Amino acid sequence: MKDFPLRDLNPAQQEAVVYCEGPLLVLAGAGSGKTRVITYKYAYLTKSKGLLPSSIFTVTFTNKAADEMKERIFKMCNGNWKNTWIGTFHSLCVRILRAHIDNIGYKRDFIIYDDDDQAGLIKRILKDLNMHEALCKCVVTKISNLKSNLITPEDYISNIEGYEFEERLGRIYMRYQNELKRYNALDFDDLILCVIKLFNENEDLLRRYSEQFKYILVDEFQDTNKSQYMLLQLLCRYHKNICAVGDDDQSIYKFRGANIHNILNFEKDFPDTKIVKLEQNYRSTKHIILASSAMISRNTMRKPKILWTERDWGEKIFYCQLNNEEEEAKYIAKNIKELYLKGDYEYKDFAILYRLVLQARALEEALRMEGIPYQVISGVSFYHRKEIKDVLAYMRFILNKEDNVSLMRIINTPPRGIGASAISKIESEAKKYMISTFEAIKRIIKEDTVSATLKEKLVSFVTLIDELSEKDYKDAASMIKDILNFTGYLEEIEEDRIQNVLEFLSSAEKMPVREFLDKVALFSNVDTWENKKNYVSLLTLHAAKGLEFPVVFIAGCEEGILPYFKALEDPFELQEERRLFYVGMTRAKNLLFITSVKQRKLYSKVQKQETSSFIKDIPPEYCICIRKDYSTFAPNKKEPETSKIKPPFVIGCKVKHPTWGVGVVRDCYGEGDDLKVIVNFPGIGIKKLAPKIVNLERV
DNA sequence: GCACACGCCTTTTTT
DNA sequence: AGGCGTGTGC
Ligand SMILES: Nc1ncnc2c1ncn2[C@@H]1O[C@H](COP(=O)(O)OP(=O)(O)OP(=O)(O)O)[C@@H](O)[C@H]1O
Repeated sequence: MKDFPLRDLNPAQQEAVVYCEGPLLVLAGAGSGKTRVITYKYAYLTKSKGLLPSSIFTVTFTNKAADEMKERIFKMCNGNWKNTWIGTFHSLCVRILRAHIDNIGYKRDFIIYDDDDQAGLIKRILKDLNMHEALCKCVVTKISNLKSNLITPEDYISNIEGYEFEERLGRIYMRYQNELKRYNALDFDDLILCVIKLFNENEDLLRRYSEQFKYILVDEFQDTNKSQYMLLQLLCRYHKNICAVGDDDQSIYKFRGANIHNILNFEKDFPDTKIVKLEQNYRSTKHIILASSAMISRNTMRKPKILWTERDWGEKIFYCQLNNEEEEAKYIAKNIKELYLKGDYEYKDFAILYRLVLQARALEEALRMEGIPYQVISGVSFYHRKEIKDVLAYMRFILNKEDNVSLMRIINTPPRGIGASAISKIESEAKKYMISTFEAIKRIIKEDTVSATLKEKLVSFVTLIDELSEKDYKDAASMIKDILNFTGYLEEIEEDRIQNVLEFLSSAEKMPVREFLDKVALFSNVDTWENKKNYVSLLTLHAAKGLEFPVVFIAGCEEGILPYFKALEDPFELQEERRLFYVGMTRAKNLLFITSVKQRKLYSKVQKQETSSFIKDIPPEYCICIRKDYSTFAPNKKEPETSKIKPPFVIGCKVKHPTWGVGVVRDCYGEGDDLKVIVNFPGIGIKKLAPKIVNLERV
């Protein structure tokens, strides 16, 4: 224990790290160092308790968080271990299933269906049952909720009371599971459920893994669902060495099945749980902590918490109401620019948070106008783009001819004249003979039951697939290359999509095909976050969980947006919206800006907006109202763009100063004698200079 | 009859 | 940005 850096932790954290005699729950507010406890505990277990890295099962919320944790731990322990078990529930489960899923009747090369694929399959089933495809979304959520609550189709069907919709849902659910199995595919929920099933049906395997995993660590425990909790309980059947950390005030994924009772009932399910509370916040200023704590305390059904800090008061929270979303975006962009030019912050220190993905548009536009580099982290993630999913569907179908969802995606992509009527012919053939869709195509060709032109098209499709299937690909990239060459896909799509596909291709280099597919399936938005690059981050409040930024903007704090209008009636959902706002506020280290607008264009209507009721719950002494009016800036031209007329000093160019030497120009403004240039001199800092007074040489 | 291109509509949050 | 429905052209 001698070289273990316990001094980086406060006494409560130390207690949580060294306590290893049974279940431990760290229940604490935002920024109190919960994640740090997990990281240090891992290091402590290996260094001081002699546990192998492979014997600590560590669950994080995102892959990104897992990577960062690994990096920290490796640094602390001077290790670079191969065999660690640090990851999300889903990726850890995939790893177990790849080794043993044959025990429960799947093949080990199963594929993972993401929500698109899931929706694709549900749509097909709905169509087949003559039901409206618009029900798809609703059905997908319902089924996912049933699954994350460990309710099988059989359970569900035997418990329904005969309402028509329930009865149909039961049939769809049953059918859905059967089809998945036939395709050798698992959806996200199955990944967890199958491990539970595996352990329940194979006591010896459970025993083996419980012996291997001597300790279980869980971060962001408040957002686990019932099945994930069940899995943890199974892994703890033979020992109670589990440490879960979380904050009930930050539970924001109920819509995805997260169950806040997991954290509230932990003590009951694990008798003799030790509870550690962390009360010192290391992240934020006093103003931010007091304001957010007061705001969240308006929720009922929560465990009260104390949070304090040694940091000073800092600035008050800035609140500003603008006229519309464009002005809001402009206000945010201007503030970022101003703070950046003052030199205290880099672009990567800023985050703009919002409730709805569609809010990002106006923000992006304003940042572009100001020439501020940014990255959008929420929204359609890279691997979900149509052009990427199309190529992925080829890859998966080549590996697995049972995968009807992927087949449906590629059968006429790029367009090859196999349209809706041809497809329905194929489908009915498949149904009639109980064969896979691809078999059905082959049968149609053999039996010669369609027109010559269609037959020809089908033959060339089958040939294409057969050719692609023959090769032994050395990595995912070479497979993608073949797909692109053989199908001519790139010729059919626009330039920016081509760029995406090429980027996709290069990300596949030297990756084994199946490993690549797994990685892609489990990839999330936040995983694309480049926290080392100097970009302003734009992300949803959900995606911001667990992150921190020196300067945070929360945009669109209006009734109907935050809280979202669909949550207004249900008090539980309303409380979740408040937690979402709490998560947003507590991401800020130094400065917090909150904005709302008077009217907003939403869903192609202009609406009058009221300020969010949550803002009224921030005590006025912690907050100042900024009055800004951007409406005088005509939207058509001038004013902010004077920066265009500034000959010699362009942002990014290098200049030489008589005393400070060479520096990089960060910005300049003003004209003629008033011209000011902002320069960053390495090692010296940022200076505002007037070329009229001091001689600045371009180099 | 069938496929495809264009334009209109809608968008909570996501592993 | 993507899905869906409609009109056009083969
Ligand atoms: N004992 C400590 N001394 C100094 N800094 C600390 C200490 N503990 C945590 N920190 C810092 O405080 C910040 C918040 O820590 P961490 O992310 O672990 O908190 P958390 O409780 O997981 O937060 P949240 O629940 O809001 O995601 C981090 O920047 C971390 O480095």
